[in-house]
Amino acid sequence: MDYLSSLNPAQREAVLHTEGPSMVIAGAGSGKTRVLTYRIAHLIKNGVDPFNILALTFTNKAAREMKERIAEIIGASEAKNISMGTFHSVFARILRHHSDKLGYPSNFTIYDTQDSRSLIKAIVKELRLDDKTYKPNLIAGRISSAKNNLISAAAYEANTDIVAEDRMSGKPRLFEVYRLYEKRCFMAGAMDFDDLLFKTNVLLRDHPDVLHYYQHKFRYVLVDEYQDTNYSQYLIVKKLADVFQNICVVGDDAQSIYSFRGANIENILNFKNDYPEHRIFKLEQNYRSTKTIVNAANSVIEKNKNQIKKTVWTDNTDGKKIKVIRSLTDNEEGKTISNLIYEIKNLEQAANGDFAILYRTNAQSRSFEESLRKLNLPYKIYGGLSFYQRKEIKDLLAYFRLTANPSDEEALKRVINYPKRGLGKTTIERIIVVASQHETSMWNVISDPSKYPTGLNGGTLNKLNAFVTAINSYAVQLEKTDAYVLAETIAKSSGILKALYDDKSPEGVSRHENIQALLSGIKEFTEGAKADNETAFLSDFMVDVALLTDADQESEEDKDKVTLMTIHASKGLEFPYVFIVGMEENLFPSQLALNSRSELEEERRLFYVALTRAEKQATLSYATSRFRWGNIVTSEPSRFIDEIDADHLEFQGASKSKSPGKSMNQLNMERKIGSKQPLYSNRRKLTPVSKAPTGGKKGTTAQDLDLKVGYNVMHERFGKGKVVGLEGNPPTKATVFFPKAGNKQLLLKFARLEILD
DNA sequence: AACAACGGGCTTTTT
DNA sequence: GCCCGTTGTT
Repeated sequence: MDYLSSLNPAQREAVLHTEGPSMVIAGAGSGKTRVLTYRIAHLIKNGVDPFNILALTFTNKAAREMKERIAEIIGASEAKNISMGTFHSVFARILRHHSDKLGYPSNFTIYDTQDSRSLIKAIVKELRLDDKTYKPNLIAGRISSAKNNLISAAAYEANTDIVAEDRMSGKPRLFEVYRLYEKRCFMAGAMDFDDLLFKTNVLLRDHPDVLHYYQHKFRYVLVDEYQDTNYSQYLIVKKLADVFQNICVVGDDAQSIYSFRGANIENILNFKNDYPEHRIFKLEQNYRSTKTIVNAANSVIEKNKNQIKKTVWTDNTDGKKIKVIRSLTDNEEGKTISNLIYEIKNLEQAANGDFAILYRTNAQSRSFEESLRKLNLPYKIYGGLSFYQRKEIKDLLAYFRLTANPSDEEALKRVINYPKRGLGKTTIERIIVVASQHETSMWNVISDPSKYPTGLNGGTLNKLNAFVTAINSYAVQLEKTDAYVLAETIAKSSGILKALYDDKSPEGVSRHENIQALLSGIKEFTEGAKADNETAFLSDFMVDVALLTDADQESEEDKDKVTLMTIHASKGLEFPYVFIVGMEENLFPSQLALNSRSELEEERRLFYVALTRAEKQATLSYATSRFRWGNIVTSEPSRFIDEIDADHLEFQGASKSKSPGKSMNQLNMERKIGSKQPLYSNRRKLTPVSKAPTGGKKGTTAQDLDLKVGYNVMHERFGKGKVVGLEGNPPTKATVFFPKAGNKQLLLKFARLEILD
């Protein structure tokens, strides 16, 4: 029982108390993941069948990491049988299983945010509403929060308060948009993200046999990040755990930072009312940070009224004081912080990966990118467009979706004229009108033009027919051809690959490469199944592709780089040196959060999260003026700086008193502002899958390398390998043997190989 | 139907 | 300042 001895008393209790409801309040850095994994391992070691365990996490990454750690303790074959994943992925699978009960096809499409928004936009247009009043984003938010509170379109319409509220805000017909949106999704055989939870609730509510089955299947329910669950998730968990009441929720109310998307902090605050028989375990010892950081964070969070009392403490050393750095401009802030990183790196022999720059908004990354680049410090940026949201990827996926589910209207609209095949706006609008007149799908209209006369001319009908025939030809292969072969067929025969190949602009090259990357991802997936003597079909790949995110493909190459990310994205991570930048009023706390106490408290929790990411040293930084929306805006230091007990702080940077030095600086500043800054507007478009340009590492990209057979090289995904063959002169293609992945053919232009010897 | 010019908008983000 | 979507032009 060696895993128990590595736990402190509070952790051990939380692991050992397996029966009945329990809540683990886990302070930042207190070993929460460790408790969760050991708890699950402990259950299984004590005879609980992994099939009877349900463990729900906030992200795919968290689920994967936990699964790996459990596998290390109890073995992979057992760990495999635990139902573990995000709410969305676990219940999407369950829904596919019972989709017929809800009138959905089992291969229903999952609409992502873009799909929902585009559908809402179309509906607003169709109802002839003004899209300045009925802003798709706003409507989507309204519908989403309705669904998260289990309010269907019918219930929405019948709710006089809600309808009155919409009328007051000048949107009396919002309920119609919701009604039509619900109907269209259903007709398209599509569920949006919120539906995955909403329909699970419906399934469990209306089908007692199903409820009974899962209540008995999931005898043990564990929920991570409970403070970030919404009502819909809360209710699913409550229903499932109702019979055995072996529910364990883990969270930290102080780290609840997602209320803007429906997370309900009350869920954790009310746990004790829901389960009177509960036990509470508080993990209060922090193993991550210095005393300075822990105490500073405590002094901040205690300003919040709404919280569960706890005392986070640590045995670690005092550590350095928290530096507060003042700069005159955002550019200067970038330089100062980058220089500081450079300095610490040399002084402490730290690795690039030991540093993180955290900010409130993605737009702040620019000045840091620029200055890090000048110092040749490699960095990686999280955020921005994820791989699966890129246009070219979504286009190809839309073909896959349409192949699996021709009712999927968003997919159809996306690719009916991409690549260009002469089916323009007029044609598409005509099809939409006819489809809506006959209460049928666009697909039905174009597959059976004799039944649904569109009045389109013969040439157009021929083109439509060719399109329908192509999709049908893919569809018949769905269950015959493996995922990779079919995917490649579609990519080629749809013309997507060629269209991108013909586009020789840097963006086009990058898109082509992204498509190749998606295809090799599918290849990996297919071969993974082959290794288990199974055939993977495209629909298997599509099952949760909509639920995948970028964090799933962290590459080897990215490990030793300075990290730039929003504070939100940093939740759950830790770094020796953390720089929290843009500590200014109206930026952090955000201007939009100043209206209510609860919003301000959420900002404060966000600051708490940021501070507690740091292990050795935290640094705060603010600028007295910065570019915002094209203007120079002057700013005040954030109130959060004042909320830290002063004895933990150490001020640095341009002094506040007037001095000749300052005016010099201001002159410099004005010159900087006046001169044209290098523009990185193309950066996101240009950079392929790996997110940011490599910094100054002497390793160059493979295309200008003098590669020879026999060289040892490093690949960002496959790791170390040896060159066994080269093609072209100078070489354009290499065959490389990777111990981890076998022989791979790589295009040097894209592969970003690094020579090791 | 393709491309340039214009204007509005704009936290955070996973699923 | 920059992105995105819409409008206007040929």
